[in-house]
Amino acid sequence: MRPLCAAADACGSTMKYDFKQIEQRWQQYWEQQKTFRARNPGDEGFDSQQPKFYVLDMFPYPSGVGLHVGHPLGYIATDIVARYKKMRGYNVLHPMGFDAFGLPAEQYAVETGTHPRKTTETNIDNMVRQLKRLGMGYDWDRMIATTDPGYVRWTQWIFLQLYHSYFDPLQEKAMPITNLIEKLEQEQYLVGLDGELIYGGLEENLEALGGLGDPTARKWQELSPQQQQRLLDEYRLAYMADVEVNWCPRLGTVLANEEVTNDGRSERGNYPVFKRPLKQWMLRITAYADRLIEDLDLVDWPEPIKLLQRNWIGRSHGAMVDFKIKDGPCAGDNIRVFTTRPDTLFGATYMVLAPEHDLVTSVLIEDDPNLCDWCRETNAELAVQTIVTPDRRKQVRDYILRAKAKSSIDRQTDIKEKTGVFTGSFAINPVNGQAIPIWIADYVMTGYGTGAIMAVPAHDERDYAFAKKFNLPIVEVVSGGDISKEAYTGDGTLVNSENDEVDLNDQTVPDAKVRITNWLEEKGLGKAQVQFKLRDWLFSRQRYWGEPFPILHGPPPECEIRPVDETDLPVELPQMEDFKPVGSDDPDAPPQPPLGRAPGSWKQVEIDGKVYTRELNTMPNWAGSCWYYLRYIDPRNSERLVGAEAERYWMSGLPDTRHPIPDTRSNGVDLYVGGVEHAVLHLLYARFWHKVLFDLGHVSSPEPFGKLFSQGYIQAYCYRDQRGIAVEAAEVVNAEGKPASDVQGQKGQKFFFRGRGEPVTEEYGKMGKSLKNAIAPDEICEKYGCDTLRLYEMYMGPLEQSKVWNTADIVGVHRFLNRLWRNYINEESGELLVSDDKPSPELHRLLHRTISRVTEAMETMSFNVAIAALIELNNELVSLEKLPRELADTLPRLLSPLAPHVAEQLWSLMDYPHSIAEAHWPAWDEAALAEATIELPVQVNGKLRGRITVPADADQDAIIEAAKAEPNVAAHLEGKTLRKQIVIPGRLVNLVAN
RNA sequence: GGCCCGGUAGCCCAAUCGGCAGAGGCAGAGGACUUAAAAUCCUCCCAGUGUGGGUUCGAGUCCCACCCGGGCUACCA
Repeated sequence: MRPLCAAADACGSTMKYDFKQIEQRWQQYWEQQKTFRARNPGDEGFDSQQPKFYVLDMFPYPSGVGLHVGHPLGYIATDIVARYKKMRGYNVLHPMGFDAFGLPAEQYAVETGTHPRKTTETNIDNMVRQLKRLGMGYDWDRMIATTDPGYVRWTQWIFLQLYHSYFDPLQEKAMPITNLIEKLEQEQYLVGLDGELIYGGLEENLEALGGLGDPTARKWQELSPQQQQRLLDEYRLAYMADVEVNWCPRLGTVLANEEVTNDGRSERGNYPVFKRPLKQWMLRITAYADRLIEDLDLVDWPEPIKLLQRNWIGRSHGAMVDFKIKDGPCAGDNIRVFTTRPDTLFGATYMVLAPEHDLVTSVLIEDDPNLCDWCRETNAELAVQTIVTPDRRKQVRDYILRAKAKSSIDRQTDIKEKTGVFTGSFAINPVNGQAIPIWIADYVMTGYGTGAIMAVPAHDERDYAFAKKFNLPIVEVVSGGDISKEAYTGDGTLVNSENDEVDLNDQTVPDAKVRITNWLEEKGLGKAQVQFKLRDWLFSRQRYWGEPFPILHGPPPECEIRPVDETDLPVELPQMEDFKPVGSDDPDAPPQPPLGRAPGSWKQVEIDGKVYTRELNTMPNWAGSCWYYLRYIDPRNSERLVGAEAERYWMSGLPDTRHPIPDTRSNGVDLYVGGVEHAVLHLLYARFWHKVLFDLGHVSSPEPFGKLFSQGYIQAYCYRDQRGIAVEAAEVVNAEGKPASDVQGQKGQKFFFRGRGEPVTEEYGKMGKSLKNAIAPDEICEKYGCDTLRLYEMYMGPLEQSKVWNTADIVGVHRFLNRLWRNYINEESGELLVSDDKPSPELHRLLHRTISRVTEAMETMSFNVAIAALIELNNELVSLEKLPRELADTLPRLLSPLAPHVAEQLWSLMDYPHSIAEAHWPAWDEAALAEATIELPVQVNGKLRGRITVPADADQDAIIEAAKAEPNVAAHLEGKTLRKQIVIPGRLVNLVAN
């Protein structure tokens, strides 16, 4: 295809920079030529010598309102990197697709009465159009949507892998559940009283677990079929369980902890959320807690993001300690607590149980008209004796019911004020035999540790506040603070901590921890323990627009769970007229998943004469985004979720299948760009799935995303009226009637809402619908072109920082492109202003310095710096009659990743037949950077006193001589003794004298 | 409350291993072109790096304390 020089005809007699025509033309060219197609191993034209580079954007959600200029920030950045890497000789994979299941599509569909599949398709089309208009060099042949049946099939397939696997505690990896059955049958593993595995074949492990000769250990064969089934379900990575869930009646669905805000409302919709027990699908992410922390060391991620993940997983080292109940019906039973401070055990002066603790809730078994079903059921099931003494029952019951009724909001505001109630019972502190009171308080949570704590008020702020309020004793066991004023949580030496067998006094905190933990283990009173904040992942939702579970439920009473055969995948959603969720204001209304109203032909499945019911919940939105980066590698494969060879090549850089998976770490995706809002949810879930797939041998790299880059937000000015309500930013003017966008951010401006003339105040925030300050990229493309938009977004500031959109600033980069154009083209005649002359030495040096600066900026993704360097070079060209060819064909290549359309146009005008995207990135000549003479600043005692000009290769002595000779320097040295001479080559000279 | 990130000219941002505080853009001022305006071009203007200490021959950069802005998290024993 010959590039056209017909631009002159199209826009009249002049050859102005016609960005509209140029951009349209090259976007068509890229699409037709498939310029950005990525080749897999085995594809025609695949070059095994090329290194691979996989650059990925976070999966966008195809929203109905389309993109605003904040969305493409990261996409522009990855496009620049992809184009740059391609020019550097990499085989680049840069795909795009859509995370299309989920609540907004469903809600939008409900509002408009259209089927979500229809709205989703429309939205995707619109977004693809917008992205293409920005000149994105995606390999569109690899586009996927999570809603495609061909994609859903493999999402369900992965779920089945999870269901059919368990986490082997000895090998610390996922393995097929059939392996577990084998080990149990061969009695390598026995089963303990609580269903825990006891490792039969390994003497030392048995001992460590206290399981040697354990009389309670049973063999697999001794279990009933039901017990065997239940045991296996206990170990599957996907399992069903009755759990306390976040139930949002208004949305009619349960939510993951991560989808609930701090103040106890739904992240989507901001509706109240309640705790209630429900039988739900769970994924055993907690089994991977350790590896999810440890393997953060394998990846190149921003440290703050790693920290967020570590905090979320929340690993803490401490000890489990058993306290014996002193008297009452439970006398002699243990209350087990987790503590990170076993060293302070001598200072434990009371205990606290969560209001939901088994030993407490049983008090509610007494017939009470106000009693909720849940409490009654729980107690009937557990039939536990309570530790609450008869005289305390009324208060305790009141307290528990009050705590239960409290919403999360109340619990939060109550942090300052501790509440609690005494049970009437006492426990024995195992180290000193003292009887300590057992309390109930909602500052102890049921979901963490054992739901019970030993309270050491002297050295824990929460316990201190509680003890002060309820007049409980405070005993100092670590010196260094002032216990009469506040809790002391710092380091120090132990005091008041000895019994007949163990003496911690005068030891440091870390030493005391080790010593007392060993003692507890010897006495069988406790053991070292690692505890995590991370909970298992609640994986079902009561929604229509999500992946159906590939699961069938057998008829009662067994209600066996039967996975759908792999060959029957995908399980597609049934066509339904009414897919609305059933929302309610009543927190106790039972969940009614929309699929419950699906036709019987879908719901019921008959196999071998048995009628099964399909699972009626659907998977959460996160499911599809957990593995999409793998599907891009091989998006149309109908045999596997991803072909093995392609997977090895793109995820580990190994083109040759004959080589085994190497020991050296693999990097997965080479660059993953997205917002920090996914730091814990998506990135943790995806890593978890990836590790399971890795353990089961389906992928070759232990981590999915080798390098992560978090982009900042684009903020925008917004305007509020006197009631504080945001008004359309586009309708705001200043005192002179100028649009706000021309003068925003300047001091002393007053703003008015155009319609009513009402004064409004200016502030700024995240761009979007709620602040009415969104700016559509189409608008900017129309007025300035997308090359300008791309440059502006990159030029605003460092990619990782948030910055404020300022429409008035766009002209800066637009002028740059216009000036560039005029440097190449005579606008009157259309003549190409390029000559075969050699550049002047100064220009030659500047060119090579620019190549060096831009290349380095590309490598560090400092695109703002790269653009500044290009502007600087371009400004130097304005005075030239014609551009020397060396320069003329280098500059467009440097610019092409950033502003690809104009670069292509200039490139083709210079008669290069192929796309500039296939050109080589320019190299710079180090020798060309050197200058013959350099100017050095000279300091005397650290203060600048003069400058000297010396040959670049001058030696130290010569430089010092020249420095001393400089008149002003000499004057400042007058009468002083030279103490020190510091010469930083090429930088400065500092003479120290007194 | 805890943790993280940031604070350089009127504004957005550069500044390599600690080495002359300024690359670039916006805004502003003056001028050229124009009947005029826009666009374009030329020239100019502007800070000592949030505050206070410390280390150093030398600190925007390293250390300590504090102030301001943004984000995350929130009784996790």
